[in-house]
Amino acid sequence: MRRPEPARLAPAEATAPFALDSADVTTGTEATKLPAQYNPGEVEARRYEAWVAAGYFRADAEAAAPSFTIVIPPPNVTGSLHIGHALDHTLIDALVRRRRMQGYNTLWLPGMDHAGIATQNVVERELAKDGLSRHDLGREAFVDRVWQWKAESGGRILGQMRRLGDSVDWSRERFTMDAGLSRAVQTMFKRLYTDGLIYQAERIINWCPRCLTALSDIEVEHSDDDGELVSIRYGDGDGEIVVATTRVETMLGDTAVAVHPDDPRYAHLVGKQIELPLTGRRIPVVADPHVDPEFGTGAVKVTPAHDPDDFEIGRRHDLPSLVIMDERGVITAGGPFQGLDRFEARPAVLAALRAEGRVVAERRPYLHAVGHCSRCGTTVEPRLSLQWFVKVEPLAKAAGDAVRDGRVRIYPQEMAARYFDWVDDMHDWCISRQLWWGHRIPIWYGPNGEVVCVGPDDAAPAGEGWRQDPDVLDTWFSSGLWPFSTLGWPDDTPDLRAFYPTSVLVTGYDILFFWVARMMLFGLYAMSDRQPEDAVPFRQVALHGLVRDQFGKKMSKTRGNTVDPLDWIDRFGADATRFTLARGATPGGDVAVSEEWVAGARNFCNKLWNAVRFAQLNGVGADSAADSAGLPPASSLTAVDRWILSRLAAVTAEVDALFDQFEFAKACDALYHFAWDEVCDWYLELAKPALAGAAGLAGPVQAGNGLAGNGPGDTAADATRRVLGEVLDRLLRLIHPLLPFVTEELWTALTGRESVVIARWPGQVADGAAESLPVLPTDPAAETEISALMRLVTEVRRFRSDQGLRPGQQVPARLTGIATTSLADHESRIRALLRLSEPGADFSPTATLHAEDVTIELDTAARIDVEAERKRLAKDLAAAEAEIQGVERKLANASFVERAPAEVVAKNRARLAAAQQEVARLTERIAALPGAAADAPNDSGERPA
RNA sequence: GGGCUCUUAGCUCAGCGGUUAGAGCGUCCGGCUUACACCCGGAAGGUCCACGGUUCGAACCCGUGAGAGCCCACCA
Repeated sequence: MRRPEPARLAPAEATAPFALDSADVTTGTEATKLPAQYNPGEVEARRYEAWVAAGYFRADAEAAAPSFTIVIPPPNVTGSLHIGHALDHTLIDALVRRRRMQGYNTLWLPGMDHAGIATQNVVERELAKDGLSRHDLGREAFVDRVWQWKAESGGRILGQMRRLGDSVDWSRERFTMDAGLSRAVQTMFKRLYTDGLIYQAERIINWCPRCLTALSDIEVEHSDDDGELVSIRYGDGDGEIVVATTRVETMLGDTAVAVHPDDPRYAHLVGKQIELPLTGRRIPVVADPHVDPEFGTGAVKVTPAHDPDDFEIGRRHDLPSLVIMDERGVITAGGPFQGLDRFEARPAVLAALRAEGRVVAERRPYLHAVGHCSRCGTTVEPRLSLQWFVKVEPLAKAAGDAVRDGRVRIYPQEMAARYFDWVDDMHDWCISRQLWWGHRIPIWYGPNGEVVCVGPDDAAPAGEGWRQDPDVLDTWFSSGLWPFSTLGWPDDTPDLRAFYPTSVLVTGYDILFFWVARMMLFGLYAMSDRQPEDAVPFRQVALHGLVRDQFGKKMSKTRGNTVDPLDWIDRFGADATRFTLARGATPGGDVAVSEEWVAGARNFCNKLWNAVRFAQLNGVGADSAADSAGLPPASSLTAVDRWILSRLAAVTAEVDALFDQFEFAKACDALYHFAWDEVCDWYLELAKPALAGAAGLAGPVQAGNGLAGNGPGDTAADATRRVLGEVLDRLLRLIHPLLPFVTEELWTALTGRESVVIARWPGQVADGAAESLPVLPTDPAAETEISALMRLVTEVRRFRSDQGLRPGQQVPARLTGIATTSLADHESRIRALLRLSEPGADFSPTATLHAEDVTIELDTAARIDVEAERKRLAKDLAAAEAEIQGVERKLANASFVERAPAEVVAKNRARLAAAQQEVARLTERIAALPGAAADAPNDSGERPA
C-alpha cells in the first residue's frame, strides 16, 4: 500500500550563507531521493571502489599534518578472514576514519603474513589430497606451490577487506616475504648476529615429530592430559633407587640417576654406578641441587638427550647424551624396541620392566601437563638439536622498560601485567625452523667449518663446499619487524620518517606475546638510534578480545558455531556486521555475537536511512545541511531545537572521549541511543508540527501557538529545517567511522557534497591539521524544559496504556504542571505526540507543568478503569514512600550529614522533598478516584516546608 | 604449581563507593500515527554468587568460601 508522496517544497532558494569549507565543497549534484529501505548490497561495492579511486585512503609522506599510523596485524595467508579479523579491522577502520576526518595524515597500512609453518601445513594438506608430500616435489617446486597458494588466499583476503570497507592505503600493501621485507629480515639478522644476539647452539628444543621442525616455547600449548606415573626400581645388588616417570620409554636413554646432595637416604649411593634395567648398562648416581627431595622418591632418572632439565643436569655432571629417538619419534636405541613409535614403545617398555619385576607402583590416570604443537596438536617431543637462538634478555629489558615508563601504553591496563610477566622472564628464542616456507637463514657454512652471516648487500660466498643453512626463520621473526620493515627500513625513507612510530597497534590479546612483544623487542633495537620516545614501534596498544557466539562460547569448527563475515555482509550489510562487532568491543573483552544482534544493527542502519529520508521529504536539502555557522541565532530557535543541538554537542564530546579510550562498545551505545531514541523518537516527532506547517503537509502553522513564536510561520519552520539538517549532517559524520557505507550514502544525499570520508569531524580535531566545525551551543535550560515535556508525554501515554485506551482516543484527563515554560508553548507538539486531534476539555493550555511534577488531572466523568488506576497509583505511592523512608533514614544519620559531601546531602534533601510532594499528589489522586473509600492511604499533612 | 579475570534481568553484557542498578535481544500488552512494521507506544522481569569485614553509605573496597574462564609453567 503505497502512500502518495507528499508534495515537496522546492528547497528555499539556496540563499543560505553557509560557510562551506573546501573539503566539503558541493559537487553540484542535487540531493537524491531515497527509497524506503536501505539496501546495503547495492551501495557498498560502488562506494568502496569510488573511495579508492578518489584516493581518500592514500597517505602522503610529505604532508604537513601530523600523522596517524596503524599497521594492520597481517593476516596469515592460510585461507580467508574469519570473524575475529572482521572485529579487528572494524576497530582499526573506525579509529583510522575518525583520524582522517580530524585532519591527520592518516595511514592504515595493509598486508599479509607468510605464516611459515601454518601455511606450509595447509599446502602440505592440499598436496596430501593428491597423495603427495612436499618431498615428492622437492624444495623449489614446493615453495613455488606455496606462492601459488599465497596468490589465491591473498586475493581472497584482499577481497574480504574491501567488502568490510577497510580504508587501507592500497599503494602501500606489503607481504612479509616480499623483496623489501626480506631485505629487512636479513639486515636484522645480521645486525643481531654481529652484536652477538643471535647464536647457534645445541639445546633441547621443542620438536614437533609431525611437522618435523623446532618450535619456540610459545608455539607449544600445554594441556593437562591423562598419563601414568610409573615408579621403577633401578639398580640391584649394587644398591637400589626407585625413580618415577611419565615417559617410561625415555629410560632407554638414561645416563644417570640424580638425587639431592643433602638427601641422607641416598648419600651412600652418590658416585656409585647402578644398573639400568633392560639395557645392561650401568649409570652413575649424581647429586644435583635441582632435585626436589620432597617430590616422589627424591630420585630422578636423567635423560639428557630428551628432557631440558635432564640436559642441564647432564651438562653439570658431564654426562653423555644418548639419543634414542629420531625426528619422527621412532625409537632408535636398538634392542627389542628398535623401530617402535614413541607411543608404542611406552607400553612395550613398561611391559618389559614389569616382566623383570622392576615396576614398584603405577599411578593412573595421572594428570599432568603435556605440550602440544600449536599448529597440529601433536605431542611435542623435547629434542636435542642444533638450532639458532635470539638472546632475548637485553632486548626484553628494553621492551619492558618502554611500557614501564609509559612510552607505550597498553589498553586495557590490566593486560600490561601479563606483558611484564612474559617479557621479564623470557627464555632465549629459538628462531630456526626445519621448514621450506619462510626466510632462509642467511648463514653460509664453508668447507673448512667457516660460518658466514650474509647481509642483504653482501655477496654470498661462492665456491666449492659452501652451502647455505637449510632452515628458515620463525615466522614471528619477520612479523616482529612489521611496523618498520613495511615503511622501508633499513633505509631511511620518507615513509619511515613520517609514519614511525606508528600510533596504535590494535590486535587481539591472544597474540600479545607472539607478536606485540616481538615488535617491541625488535623495534626498540632497530630504532635505537632514535630518541627513546620515538624508537617504540607504537605509542598505544589497544587489545581486544575474541569473538564468541551468543552463549559466550568460543567459536570453533568442531562446535559448528563459526561465522563467516562474508555471510553476514551479504545478508545484513558490512555496516551491520561492523556495528555488531564494535558494539560488543569493550577493551580487552570478548565479544558475543549472534544473528539477532546483526539484524538489530541492520535495523539501526535502516533507522538512520529513514531519518534522512524523512528530512528530505520535509524539505531539508543541501541548503539546510551545513555548518552551524549557518544556524539561526539561538534566540530564534525553539526550545526543542536548542535541546537537540545541546544534546548533540554532549554526545559528540562523549564519543570523542570514548574513542580516545578505545571504548568502542560505549561509543556505539551512545550513538545508537542518541540517534534512535533522542533524534528519531523524540526530536523528529517534536519537529513534525513545525515542519508540517512549512511543507504544507498538515496545514499552516497556527499563528500564536508559540512555536518559536515570532514572525511568519515559515521562519520557525525554516529554522527547524536547518537545525534538522545540521543535526543529521553532524550525526552522520559522527557515525561514519563505524558505519561507513550508509553514512556515505546518506550524507551525500543529504548534503549534495562529495564524500563524508573526507568531511570534517564534528568533534576535536588535530592541532593545526584542519579547521574544526563550529562548536554547537549547549543549552541546559532547553534540556530541562524538554525533558519535562518528555516526561509529561510519557506519563500520559502510560496512563492511557494502563487504562486500556486506544491511542486514537482522547485522554480523559486534564494536564497540568511545568514551571520552565508555558504548556501552551508546546501545545501543537503535545497534541501531535499524544494524537490529540481536537481541542477540548482534554487539554488546558493555560495550566502550567512542573518539571518535577507532571500531573494528569482526571476527568472524573470519563469512563476509566478505576481499579487499574488505583493499582498504578498505589504502586507509585509505595515506591515514593519507600524512597522517603530510605532518604529520611539517611538524613537522620548525623554522621552522614557531617561526613558526606555537601552536594550529596543536598541531593538527598531534594530527593526527599520531591518524594514527599509525590506522595501528597498521589494521595490526593487516589482520594479523588470515583468510589474512593476512606481507607485511602493517608500521609498528607507531611508536606515539606 | 604460579598469576590474572569473571559470577548483575530468561540470554549476552554495561555499571566498579553516594539517584528508584541499566542496555540490546527475548517476553507480555496496545497500535497500519502520511520517515521507517528492519516501525511506534506501554509494561513485566533483578535478596547485583554466599558469608564476614571496612565505611555515615557497598553491586562497587577488603577477607573467606563456592562455581566459571584465561594466561604462564622444565617438577620427574
